[in-house]
Order: sequence, then structure tokens, then C-alpha cells
Amino acid sequence: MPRTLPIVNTTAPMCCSPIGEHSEDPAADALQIATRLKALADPSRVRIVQELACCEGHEMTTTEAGALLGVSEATANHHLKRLQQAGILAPRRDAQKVYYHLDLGALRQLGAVLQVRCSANCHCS
Amino acid sequence: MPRTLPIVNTTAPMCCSPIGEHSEDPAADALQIATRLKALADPSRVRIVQELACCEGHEMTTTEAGALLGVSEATANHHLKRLQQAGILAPRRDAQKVYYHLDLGALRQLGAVLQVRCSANCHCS
DNA sequence: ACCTCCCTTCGATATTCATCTAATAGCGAG
DNA sequence: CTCGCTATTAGATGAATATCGAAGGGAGGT
Repeated sequence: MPRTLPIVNTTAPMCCSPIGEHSEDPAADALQIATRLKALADPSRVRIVQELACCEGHEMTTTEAGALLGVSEATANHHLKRLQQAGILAPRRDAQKVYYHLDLGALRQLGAVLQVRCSANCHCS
Repeated sequence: MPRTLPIVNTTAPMCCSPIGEHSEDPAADALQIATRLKALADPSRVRIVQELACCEGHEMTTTEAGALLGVSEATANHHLKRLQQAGILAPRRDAQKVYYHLDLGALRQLGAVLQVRCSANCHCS
């Protein structure tokens, strides 16, 4: 899975918003964006991100996530992995423990996609 | 479904980001956010929003959405309705046609949730 | 060596949901 | 009123996935 969201180009001349940017392959961009949104579109995973976003550098283990969510460790691990695969979380290993922390850049970039800034002087077709 | 995202309070004193804001019921907030993200977490629906976000005031009918996505009108209608239920799209009826357009505020608000702005002077527990 | 955590994987189950076809409903035109 | 176009609903199906319990694996401590 690519690490970049090709849609977000805040410097390019634009008619409108990042998500409305004209692209070579809008369907591919949509798939790209939807895939990342899907990784976050779950109450348990939003809850994890909430917790990690509270303070800079906060970390969380599988066991802690399980306790926080009230689910089994297997389930908690599943959610952490999904967030990691989307590039939103990154792991840090210390001995037998694995600490997960936020990738703030990835989260911000995903949010930027939704920051629509339409204007009247649009030169779409 | 409530029309507001209680999480986003850009004026309140904060330790970190909107999503990390301390709340009475973080789980409820997470559910709230996840529900809206889920409405957008689909390639077809992102594609629709892309198209509508291109130019201010752009509108789309069920038939047009079906043609754009290459799916049946029933499926297109399903996606439009899901986006509408999430408050992202709003309908405008004209005779027998129904034109859907973006609710820019709702989209921006959802994006704002992900604009994490952590700082070192955090006073979390 | 053994025991104990912690993390991860596996297989199963139940639910959600994207999609289709077919049918129904609404509105305008002739 | 009937025809045609648009929108919507209903029911069915297949795929994705959230969840669990159980089992496996790795690293430290005693």
C-alpha cells in the first residue's frame, strides 16, 4: 500500500479543494482515500486514536488497547494492525512489548483531504 | 442522528487536538465520529464527493451518479442516501428530479476532527 | 528449565453492507 | 389518462469484517 495520498497538493493552482482536484485517475484516488478512511471508520479505532492524540508521544500496547475498549486482546491487536496498515499508527518494540503511537502527519493529511475550499472562480468544464 | 460533532471545539482551551479533547463520554464521541467517517469510507461515495467538491454549487442526480460510478441507479441512490444521512449531502427537489449537493460545513467539520495539533505542554493525566 | 506475560495468528461466527434485479411511486408531457 | 422518465423501495446474495476463544511464539524472571 502506497504511503502517499496523491490527492493532497496544497501548492498546486486549483479550482477548488484537494478532494475536488482534477486528477489523472479520480477513481483510483477515491479508492486510495476510501481505504484510509475505512481504517478509521470504526468506533474502536477512533477511540484508540482519540487516546493517542490526547498528548504528544502517547503510546499504547495491545493489552492496554484491549482494556480501554473492553475487548479481547486478539480484537485489540486486530484494530491496532489495521491502523498500522493504513499508516496512521506506527509500532515501537521494546523487549517483549510493542508500543503503538500516532503518525500525526498521516492523520493530518487524511483530514486535509476533507478541507474543502470551493470558490466561485472555478474553471472546471 | 444528531447534526453536530460535539468533539470539534476550536475555541476551548485544549491540551491537544479536537479528537484528543477530554470529553464526558469519549466512547460516544468515537461512535459519533466513526459513524460519519463510515459514510465516507467507500470508493463510490468518495468519488461522488470528489465530483461535487470540484466546483461550488455542483449538483448531481441519482441517474448521473449511477453513470459516473458505473453502477445501477438503485446502488447510486443508496450511496447518495447514505451521504445524506450523514449530513454530507443535501437534496434539492425540482419537479421529478432530485439534485444532491455538498454540505461544505459538514465535510470541513469532519476533516477538522483529524487535524491533530499536539503540543508538548500537555496537561493530560 | 519452567513459568509468566505479552503479542500474534487461526478458525469460526455473526453482522454489516455494496450490489443487483424487480417492483413501486411521483411527476410531467402529450 | 396513459406513457415515459426519474427516484425510491424491497428482497436476495456475496463479500468484508468485527469479534471471540484457543493456540502458538518470544522474551524475562526465578
